[in-house]
Order: sequence, then structure tokens, then C-alpha cells
Amino acid sequence: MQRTQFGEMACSIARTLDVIGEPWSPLILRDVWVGLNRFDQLQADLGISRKVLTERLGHLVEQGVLDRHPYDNRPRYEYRLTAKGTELVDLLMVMTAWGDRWLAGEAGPPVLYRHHACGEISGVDLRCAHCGEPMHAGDVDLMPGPGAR
Amino acid sequence: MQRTQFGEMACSIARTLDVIGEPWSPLILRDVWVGLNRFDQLQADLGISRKVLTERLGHLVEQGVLDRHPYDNRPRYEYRLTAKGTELVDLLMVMTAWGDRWLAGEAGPPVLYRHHACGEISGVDLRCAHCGEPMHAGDVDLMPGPGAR
DNA sequence: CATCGGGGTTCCCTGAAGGAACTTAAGCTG
DNA sequence: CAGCTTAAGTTCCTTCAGGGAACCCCGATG
Repeated sequence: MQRTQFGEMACSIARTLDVIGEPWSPLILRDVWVGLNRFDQLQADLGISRKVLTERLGHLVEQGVLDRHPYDNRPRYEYRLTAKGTELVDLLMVMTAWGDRWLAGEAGPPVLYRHHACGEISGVDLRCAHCGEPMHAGDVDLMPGPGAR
Repeated sequence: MQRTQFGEMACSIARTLDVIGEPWSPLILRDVWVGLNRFDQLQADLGISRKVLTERLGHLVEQGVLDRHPYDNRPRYEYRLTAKGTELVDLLMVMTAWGDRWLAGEAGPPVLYRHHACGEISGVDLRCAHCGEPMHAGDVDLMPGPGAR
């Protein structure tokens, strides 16, 4: 947890950071997305301290991003993405696109995405939800919304 | 800085987190995007400690996301987004879309985006860069890429 | 009944975030 | 031209979060 809480700010970016802004949280989400659903799998894959992993999983479950449910008679649990969490994967895909473009270097991207609809190796692009045209940093005006303070 | 460095991992998400994963960094980026370009403006708007702001700005400049340049004969500097940084705004727009949808509550979104191309209040949607069809969590297969280890 | 293995919890240590005071280098002001 | 002002940091101290390792619990298994 950051020392300062961002959740109270009138800003969806700050609020989102309150949910997945802590160190490790996006990587935990990525791992759960690709099928590493159990505590020890996550701990081994990430090399995160068990204490911090406990805290992060607890927070993500509390925020409704992950779901913790038993997979055995024994006290064993799996973490899965909720609908809310699944939509957060959008964020990971955009991070991947940016990292692939600016940080991958000579070696190229470590992971490729094949799109089901067209079968091609591709990445995401941002479009306007309304008209379908590209929508990036310079393509919008910002205006106060109903939740502004 | 997180204790653990993510940059060495063969993962574009982890590498991207090494650039803007530290607390405050996305909010600094947002502020610079909307036109708060100076140290004191950022400090006042965010309520961040001056020490941490100095560290963050230094890191973002070092990573090529921001550009620091003088705007006066006096030792005064402005921070601006580079091309690399401007593309990171995509990430902010996706965070905004998710936060608007899942965290805004009754009050509604604090900020609205009006899209230049269509003039409508809208948000971003993720499309395949190749075929233009929607591209979300369930729409892709992951495959090892050339930079895999 | 001892062992195993998954899923944590506890403890201590270090280092990063917060906060307030101090510094520096022009300009401006009377 | 001494003193004030302002932007942009820097320094120092305190507190709390992250890392790491050891330990615990609990049902199943041999």
C-alpha cells in the first residue's frame, strides 16, 4: 500500500491505482490471467515475499478483482479473475503493447498475442467506443463530469 | 522505487512497471498531460512530498517519458511529455475507462472525454491493431515471442 | 501416528514515503 | 545595491511497507 491513499481523489486514474497500483498487483493479475491460480504457484513464479503476496491477494479479493474459492476438501484455494478483474486485463494488454514497442529492444517482444478473430499476431489499439476512430492522447478534450468536485 | 526491480523480467508488463509503476508516477503523467508542467504546480496539485516528486521526475526524464527544459533565464524548468510519454497516455485512458465503469458509483465519472473525430463524449475501447475487431482478455492466445527467455 | 504439502502468519531488518526546514539562483523593488 | 520574492530543488528525521526466513495449521496419505 502506498503511504498516500489515492482512492479519495476525484479521479478515475487515482481510484484505479488504489485497486491495482501497489507493487506486484499487476503482475499477480497477469499470472492469474495466464492460469497461475494458486498461492504457491504465484509465489514461485514471481519471487514475491509470501507476506506481501498474502496482502496483495487479500486486497484484490476485497476489491472484487479476484475471487478466492476452494478446490479441494482440504483448505486449498484458487484465485480467479472476476468480471471486474477480467476487464482490468485491458490495462495489462495496453502495458504490453507499450512495453513491446518501447522497451523490448533488439530481442523483440517476450510474448506474442494471437487474436482469435483474425488469427494474426497482433496487439491492441485504442479506438473511440462511440465512433470507432483512433483515440489517443491528442484526440480528446477533457471536460468536468458529473462526479467532479 | 519498489524494492524488487521488475525491469529484468522477460515481460513487457513488468518492464513498463519499472518505468511508471512507482507510486505517484501515473498521476504525475496525468498532470503533465493536462498542462501542469512545473514542479510547484505538480507538488501543489498532488500533495506529494517534494523529495519524492524530485525522484519521480528524475526517473521519468531518465526513462525518456518526460523532457525537462528551461523556460526562463532563471533556473526554471518545465516538464513535457515526449513521444514515448505521450503514448503512455493510452494507459491512463484505459485506467480512466475502467475506473469510470467500476469505481465512479452514483456520482458518475469525474472527468469526461470528448472525442475530436466525432465530437461525442466517449471512452476508449480496445481493438485489434490488425483487423480492428474487439480485443480483450478472452480474445487472444499467448505465445512465446522472440524475446522470450 | 508421522509425514507431506498448500496456504498462509510472525518476526526482524532495511529502505522508501511523508513532512518540514533549509538552500540556491535569478530577478524585482524601493 | 540590500533585501525580498519565487521556482526548484535538497537535507534531515521519523514512520511504515517490502524482503526474507522461519514457523504454524490442517486435512490427507502411508
